[in-house]
Amino acid sequence: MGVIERKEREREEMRQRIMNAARHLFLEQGFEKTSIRGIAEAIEYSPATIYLYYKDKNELLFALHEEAFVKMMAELSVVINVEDPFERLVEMGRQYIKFALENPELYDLMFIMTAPMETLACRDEVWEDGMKSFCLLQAVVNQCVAAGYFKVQDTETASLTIWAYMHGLVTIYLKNRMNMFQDERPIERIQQSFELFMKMLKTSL
Amino acid sequence: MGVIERKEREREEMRQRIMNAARHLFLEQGFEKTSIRGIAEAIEYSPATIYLYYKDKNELLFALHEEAFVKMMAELSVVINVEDPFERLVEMGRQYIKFALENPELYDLMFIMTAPMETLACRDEVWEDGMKSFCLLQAVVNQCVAAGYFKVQDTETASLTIWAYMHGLVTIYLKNRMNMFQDERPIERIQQSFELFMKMLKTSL
DNA sequence: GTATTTTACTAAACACTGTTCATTATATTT
DNA sequence: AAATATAATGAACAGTGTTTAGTAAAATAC
Repeated sequence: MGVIERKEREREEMRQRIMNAARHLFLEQGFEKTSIRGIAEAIEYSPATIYLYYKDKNELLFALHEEAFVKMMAELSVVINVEDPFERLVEMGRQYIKFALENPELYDLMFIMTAPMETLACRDEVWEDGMKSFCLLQAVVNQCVAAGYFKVQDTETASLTIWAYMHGLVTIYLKNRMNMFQDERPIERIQQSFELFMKMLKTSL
Repeated sequence: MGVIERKEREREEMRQRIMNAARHLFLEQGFEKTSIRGIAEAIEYSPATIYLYYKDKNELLFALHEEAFVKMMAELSVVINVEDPFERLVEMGRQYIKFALENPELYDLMFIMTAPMETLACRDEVWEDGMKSFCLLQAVVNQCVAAGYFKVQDTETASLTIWAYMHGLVTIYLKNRMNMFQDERPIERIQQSFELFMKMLKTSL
């Protein structure tokens, strides 16, 4: 009797239904306005039901955060098509910026909000998604070293430095800190800074 | 008759009382757990009273955000005591990191939370505090150019690039994204990356 | 095929949140 | 002393995440 198998399947289906509604509402109206009650209404179940499938809101956000990483990794991975290692790194940077600007809510969830990280902390797990994407960056940095573009030894520190810059740049923009330049060309500024940083990398890493 | 003068003074006193309570609770238990009701209780007034002195919670947060900038500017300004322009820039970076790590809640308010920026947006004002501190950075970058350390033309873009890096670095740490390295030395990593970045600046900006 | 147990679900409540408004108490002016 | 202006609040509105006791349905045992 495949009852427990079917139950397990039904359970997974329900989790998916919740996730679909959550993702939909989240992307449509942002995190701040997405409530458990709203998700429950969208799937036509009681709010309490959601707690039978996810421990709390943080766990739900963590699951969405994982999905977002799959999406980003897919978009970043296209850089393997770029032959030259340094150009590959540049393209990766461009893709990173593109992802952040096109998916501000997801970016927030992935790299800024502390809620998903709390789930990780109370599970006593390490941030695997972060590590995986960091390794993707470090791999490209290593390739740049191998190709003679960089002579830096510690590629882990170098990768952290590059990520920190990229993260800072997009965060300043996403969190509206660029409006201190009253002009209407924040994206041009991002581009200019990015070009300068890449030149710096090429000449001195 | 100095009645209106006294009233004005009393009003300012009340605003200060609210701010003191808000600052206290905010630093003691973080933003998430600081409520209007909590502030009201601390000053022994009704929650509604606060709305007679501040339009909404965002405005209160904006006021705290301004205070935080005064504090940071004071701490950053000590770098004028450093003779060498490049060393001055390095010291400024160190002070920035120090401020961020010692005042995580304030840093969040100043550079990450969107709430204070909304007040600015609906007042149709520019982010003066951000601009002022950015100018402080740019001034030091200009001094580095004048002293022959940098040969970069566009010091605005260069300053944005430096700030973006610094901001990204501390944000990764403050938002718990450094726990992907399971080791227990995140601050050492910050230090190492900072040193690398400063070397990059020196040799190629 | 009935009785028992397990599972799935929900209504209602708890303890909060920011914010508004009619009403009351106080202070100032006439 | 009466009329007016100001200050403060109680209570409510509309929301939030989460827990729990109780119910309906399905699965198992007899």
